[in-house]
Amino acid sequence: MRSTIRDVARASGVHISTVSRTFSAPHMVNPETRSRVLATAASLGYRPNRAARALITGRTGNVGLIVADIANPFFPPLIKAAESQARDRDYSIFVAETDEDPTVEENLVRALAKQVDGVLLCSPRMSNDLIEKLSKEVPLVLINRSMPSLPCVLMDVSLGARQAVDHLIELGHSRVAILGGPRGSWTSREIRKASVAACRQAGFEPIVLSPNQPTVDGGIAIAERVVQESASAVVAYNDLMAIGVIEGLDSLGVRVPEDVSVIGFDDSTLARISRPRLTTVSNPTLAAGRTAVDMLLQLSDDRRATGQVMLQTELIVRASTNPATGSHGTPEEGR
Amino acid sequence: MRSTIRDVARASGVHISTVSRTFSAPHMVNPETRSRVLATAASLGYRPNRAARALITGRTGNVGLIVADIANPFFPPLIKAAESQARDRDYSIFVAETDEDPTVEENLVRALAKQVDGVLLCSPRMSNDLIEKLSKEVPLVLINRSMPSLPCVLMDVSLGARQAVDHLIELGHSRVAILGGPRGSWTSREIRKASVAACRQAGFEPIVLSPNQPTVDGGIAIAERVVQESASAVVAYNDLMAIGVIEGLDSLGVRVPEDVSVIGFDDSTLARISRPRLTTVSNPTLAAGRTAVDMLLQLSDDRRATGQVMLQTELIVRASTNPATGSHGTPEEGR
DNA sequence: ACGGATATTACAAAGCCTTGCATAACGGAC
DNA sequence: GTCCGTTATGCAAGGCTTTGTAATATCCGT
Repeated sequence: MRSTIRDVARASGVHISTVSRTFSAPHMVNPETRSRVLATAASLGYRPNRAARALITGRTGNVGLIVADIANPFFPPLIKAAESQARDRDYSIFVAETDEDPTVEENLVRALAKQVDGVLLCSPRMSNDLIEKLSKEVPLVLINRSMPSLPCVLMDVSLGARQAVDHLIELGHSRVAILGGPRGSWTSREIRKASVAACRQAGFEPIVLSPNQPTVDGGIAIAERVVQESASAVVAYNDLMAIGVIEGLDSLGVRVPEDVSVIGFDDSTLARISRPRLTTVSNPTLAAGRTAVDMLLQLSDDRRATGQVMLQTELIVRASTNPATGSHGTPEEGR
Repeated sequence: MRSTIRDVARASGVHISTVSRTFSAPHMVNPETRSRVLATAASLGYRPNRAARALITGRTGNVGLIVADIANPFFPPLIKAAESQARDRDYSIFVAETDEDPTVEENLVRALAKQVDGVLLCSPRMSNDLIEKLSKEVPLVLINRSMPSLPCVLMDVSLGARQAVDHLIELGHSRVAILGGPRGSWTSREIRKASVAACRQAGFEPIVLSPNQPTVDGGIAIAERVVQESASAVVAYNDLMAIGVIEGLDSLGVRVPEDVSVIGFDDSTLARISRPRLTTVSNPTLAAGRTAVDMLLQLSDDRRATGQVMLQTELIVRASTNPATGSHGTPEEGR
């Protein structure tokens, strides 16, 4: 039914190797022959069988992309960017998700290993050792996770966190809660470290609440603690949590931004449509997706680890942050 | 480096075909031999090479999933469901997106055709003829699109639209705007037809505004027309548009739900966190994703088209709909 | 003890393509 | 006119697995 290289060869009166070369090494075949072959190939609707090609070249033309949760609005733009970049390079992308479960992560890498030329590991929660081990089985590029031995695409959330905290300090806040993300998240740790450092530098100790589920529900759940600690400002691991906190505070009678200021991370669609509009740290997810694909493709050629790429973040000030009011904002309050 | 069936055969002292059968037809091999082979296979870290398997069986173990826009919150849950269902069946999913461009759609199907056992076409914008033609090249299952000759998974948006309109009528609205989605969308047409019918049945003619870009911006853009037509209620093609309309109305000084009621479609995360909470028609996206995968897998075995599946929708009443006020709501008003 | 059914394993072909090497054709240099 | 270097094409092996068929062993009834 589907035509093979053999059919094309017969129909155009050349040997199959010539047909093969017409596609994989065009410069080695006479222009005249080439166009004849191309013509008959087109008329027969011939397309090289990737499985057969993969079998012999050892390259599949596919890359895997593993994310924690497709429904988390942080990921779709990244997936989108990666997919389109890959397609431009004539690669396809397998997308899989882990539901934030490190065990699933490991299994997925192994399952994918055989049918891809490499795997993009996005915000992995696995241990360094395990990642190291898996990187022996299949080329790996990390996104949002730093390991010296592997190529990584990082977003400078430390910078973002510092900007966020500085913004709050400028507004007069000094009772700041830092809401961490899931256990094992590099991003979460970076945000925490940078935020804490920024707070201390300003002369006060932040309230660190971690780990949390990086979802709206996770945010709702932690709202009570935020009130208990009488924080006047919150830096949340991501927009979902930020929105959850606003939600939770609201149902406790605390208003944002009047009573408490909230900052998220990611600048997802949600941040732009939530009420109040969310002040948030914008992440270069599109660039990250593209860069990661390119690094992976290069790695799968070279097999020598390339370096790290650090992409810039940016604080977007919207309506969820206000100057500190008298009733909160001083370290002594509410103790 | 990576071990093959040959290594396992040698190490366990059997012929390669026995190893092969241990994996693909376990009942044909002596339990004792089987466990021995399994053990050595495990110790060598052997995993069957899918490319080689594909080459001979003609099945890749992959399915394609083509959606309009990954970043549209309608799709991620569907992708998620499809991916997990596929993985349960030991299949992997290629995800690709068209950016709402029918031409890209066609190219993607063709590009995917050779490396998948079938393609899930989600809300395609192509013409029936083209879909028909492509279905000759690769097994196709349609989601949100009805064609008699192909297996389809449909969501009963007609029912949802009717419920939405009835809800508005109960609230006393009779100046209802129907905001269509993109050109070529089956869903959009169904919603429009059912809504219009429901309105007429109630004795008034709705205001149909179509087509629109199915995004927040699309909703913002159409808000002015809604005001011009002095509609007291809006049924939008999806949640994004609904939120955009609310946005747009807000900046025109029209409040939702006090002045105008708005209903969306999809019950996406957005609907649950937007202010006001969005009244919306919930779509069975998860079930659709799962069902579609199963139908496709069956189709790729059978090659005979299976029928259509219609999944139920449900109106979720939240806070974006109010009883009609005196100043709007009667057909004569505002003319 | 023998024919025949059953169960288990080995053999070998086939699936489609890439690629190193051999061959052929051709032009130019000497 | 011979030899060499180019260029274009053919040849055949090889990649890893599945699967129809053949071979062997086992066991049953008689």
